[in-house]
Amino acid sequence: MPNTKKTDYVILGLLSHEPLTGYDIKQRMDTSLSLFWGASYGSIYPALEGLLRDKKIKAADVSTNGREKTQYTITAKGTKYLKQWLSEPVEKDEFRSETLLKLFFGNCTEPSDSLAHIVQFRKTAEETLAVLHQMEASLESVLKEDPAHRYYLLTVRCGIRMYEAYEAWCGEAQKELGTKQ
Amino acid sequence: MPNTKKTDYVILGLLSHEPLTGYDIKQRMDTSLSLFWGASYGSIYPALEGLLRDKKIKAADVSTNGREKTQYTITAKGTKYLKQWLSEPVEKDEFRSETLLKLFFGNCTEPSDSLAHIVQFRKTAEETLAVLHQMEASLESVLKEDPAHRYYLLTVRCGIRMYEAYEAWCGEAQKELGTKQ
DNA sequence: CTTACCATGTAAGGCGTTACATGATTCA
DNA sequence: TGAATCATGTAACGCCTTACATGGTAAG
Repeated sequence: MPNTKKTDYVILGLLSHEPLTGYDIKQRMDTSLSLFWGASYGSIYPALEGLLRDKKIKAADVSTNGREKTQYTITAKGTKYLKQWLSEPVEKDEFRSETLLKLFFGNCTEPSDSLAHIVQFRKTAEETLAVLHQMEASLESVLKEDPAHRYYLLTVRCGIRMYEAYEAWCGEAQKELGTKQ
Repeated sequence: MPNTKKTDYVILGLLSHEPLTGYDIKQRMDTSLSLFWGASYGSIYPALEGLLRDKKIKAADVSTNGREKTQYTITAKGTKYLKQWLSEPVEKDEFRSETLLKLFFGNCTEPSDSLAHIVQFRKTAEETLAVLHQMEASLESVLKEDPAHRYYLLTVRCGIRMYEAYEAWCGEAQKELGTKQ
């Protein structure tokens, strides 16, 4: 049974820390998890429904004023299911780079096209690094009182290593393509 | 028009270098491109059909003995289409890591689970790195006679930087989780 | 008063994998 | 003779994104 839906686990993982609404979950995806994961509303809400049906989470209406709002909490069954998954070996990590793909076919275009892709790649790498460094600093500062963010910090540091590597490679690649023609 | 199918471009890119069969294309995906791209037969053969219909490639029967074999060649129309894509800015690069995902939720399990994921990650990083170093060496040795592999080499070196970063991070992470309990 | 944000959801459609089905050849 | 590799394809199914639809609230 390869390739089982991971969205369920991500949601359970997030709920294991605190109760959240579907909207909150999406926020986490776009910030804390964005480095290595993502999901849209179109997959989050249906997943929540499924988890509810399976009794892995439970819902509570916490509407404020006229704004409807459903907050989800993980159940014992959900926790067990999550823990089981966490204890199993990783199936696969994916890296899919359109940048490297276009670069690979660099023989088919002007070198200036390839250089442009590298410049763009470098720019996003630098921007991402800036964000990650900020995250690292703020996580480090709250770590003593709240050791819950220890693992979060670990993933941020992985991102920093990665993007530093990208940046270094961009410099090397730009030199390579710039000089020799 | 976001998210247009990239498989077409990959196939055209590969064919721009030499005529290939569907089987050959799959081989390239699993070797030269595997670092940053992939595709299954179930997406390759249908894509070839579409490209043929659009006159972006042409087919030739090169069956040997009783073994049927169709070799595809890129047309002028296909070349133009590929070049256009190569000149456009990259839409997105994707990184989706189940390892980092499980690690992020490390608070929910035993630290030994998290350590096991890191050990596994490190092992694959080392193995990949060994392969990439071999590729780098062989590409460097043929580069003088055949400068066509210049861009291929560039992507291999990006992979080396990446996996070196992963490896370094694994060491750091193991120390972090190992000592502080 | 209008923009941005909070909040929930659905429908259509695309893209791709897995598994299956088939058969020839090469090599040990 | 059996295993690995060459070679082509299809069908079912799953998962996800995009776009759409709706409406309340806070801030400027």
